[in-house]
Amino acid sequence: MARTKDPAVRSLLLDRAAHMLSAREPVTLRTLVAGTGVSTMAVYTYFGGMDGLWQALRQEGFTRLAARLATVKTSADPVRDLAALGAAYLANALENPDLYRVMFDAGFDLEDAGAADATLDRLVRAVDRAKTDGRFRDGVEPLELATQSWTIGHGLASLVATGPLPHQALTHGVPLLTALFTSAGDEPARCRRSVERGWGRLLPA
Amino acid sequence: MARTKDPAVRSLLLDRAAHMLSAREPVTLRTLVAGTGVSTMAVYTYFGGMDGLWQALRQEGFTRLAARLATVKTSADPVRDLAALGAAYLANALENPDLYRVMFDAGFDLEDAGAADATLDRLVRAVDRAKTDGRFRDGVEPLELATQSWTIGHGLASLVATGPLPHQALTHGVPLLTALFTSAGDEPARCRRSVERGWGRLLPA
DNA sequence: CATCAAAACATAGCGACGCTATGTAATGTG
DNA sequence: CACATTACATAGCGTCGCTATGTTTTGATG
Repeated sequence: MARTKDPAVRSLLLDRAAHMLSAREPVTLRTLVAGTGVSTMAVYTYFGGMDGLWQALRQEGFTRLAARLATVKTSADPVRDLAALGAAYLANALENPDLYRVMFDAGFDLEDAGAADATLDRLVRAVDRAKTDGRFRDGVEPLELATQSWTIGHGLASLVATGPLPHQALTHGVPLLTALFTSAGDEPARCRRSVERGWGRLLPA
Repeated sequence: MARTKDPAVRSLLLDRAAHMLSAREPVTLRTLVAGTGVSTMAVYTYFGGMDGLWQALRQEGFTRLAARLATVKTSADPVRDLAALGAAYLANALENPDLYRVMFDAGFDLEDAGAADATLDRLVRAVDRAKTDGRFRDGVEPLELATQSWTIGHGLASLVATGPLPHQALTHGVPLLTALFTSAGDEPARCRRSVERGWGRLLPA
């Protein structure tokens, strides 16, 4: 008994906001709607305000991250896969540094918290496979090791993408992950090879 | 042949900004000078604008961090000291989460870049001592290992202080640092004890 | 010590910000 | 078809950072 929202408008604003963010143009209420034909009120009908837009943008960031991680193919070497997931995580953060920063800006009131969990879940399952393959000890808690891998990935992404470390510092990912996975029980030399293979061409940077 | 700046005004504004940040009050040009007796122009005289104020605030953050790290006493166990420095780093970030976020917000155009280097230097020297004590292999590059320790500390601080991980996640620091230092050559069991001792009462959180 | 240029300082106002109040047009429902 | 309800457009409010303008203070100079 009323008018319905047009989903196209919502995604239009979201895409445009993401694009402006990548182009390093300031995303304001007025600049966002400028040239789109819609008025400033659209932001309030679809997002409830600018805060809601940023929240939706964080969500979009996690969705893109999940999509990026989904492209990482599962191989016979779960340790390689773990490193590959880390490399994909970093590549995504470095290709969209502004969006990545927004994702971790503040307030994790995501509409769909599952989107954030999904990314961590990929890591958890890889750790689980490494355990069943005998690469990691039985005592290893998959969620804990996954969180620790995430900590390394996020630390590196944060310091390189928007921080003081140069792109070259991405190479630290290999020894860091190797150290972590070795401490989980993997044989050092083999672990190093797996991580290097998974890290792939993120090394030359 | 002109009037001189009063350093007291500068530090007054800086302290007030840091306090407002800790109190989670919005730091704006007008709210900053409100009640101080000085006018909005003071921000331009001493900082050249709000951007300059944020820059000076980042500097202040690094200065406070350096002061905090300076309180960590050097012991006979360099690995313990490394963990203690990491714990101090995290404690500082968690006590001033907003200031910490500002520090890594964007643009590392610090007036005195040495302030940021000083914090890393403490780590480098600790790694060096661990090498001469035979805890770490000769091949270990102090700056690299220090940077990797920093990556872990920053990742943990960022994810806990303003991110999705609960305070309890700080306990991940122990296995992460232990794994890293073990990979540098330290004997695992001894390394773990040293790290736990250095991490101190950051464990209960 | 008087002078004066230069810099600090106070005030007012500009453009842009996010947001809201108000009026209008469109549309799904009975 | 009629109407209630919602999307949508416009205008305006308070606040933001910043700057233009005028005043006051002050330190070097003759």
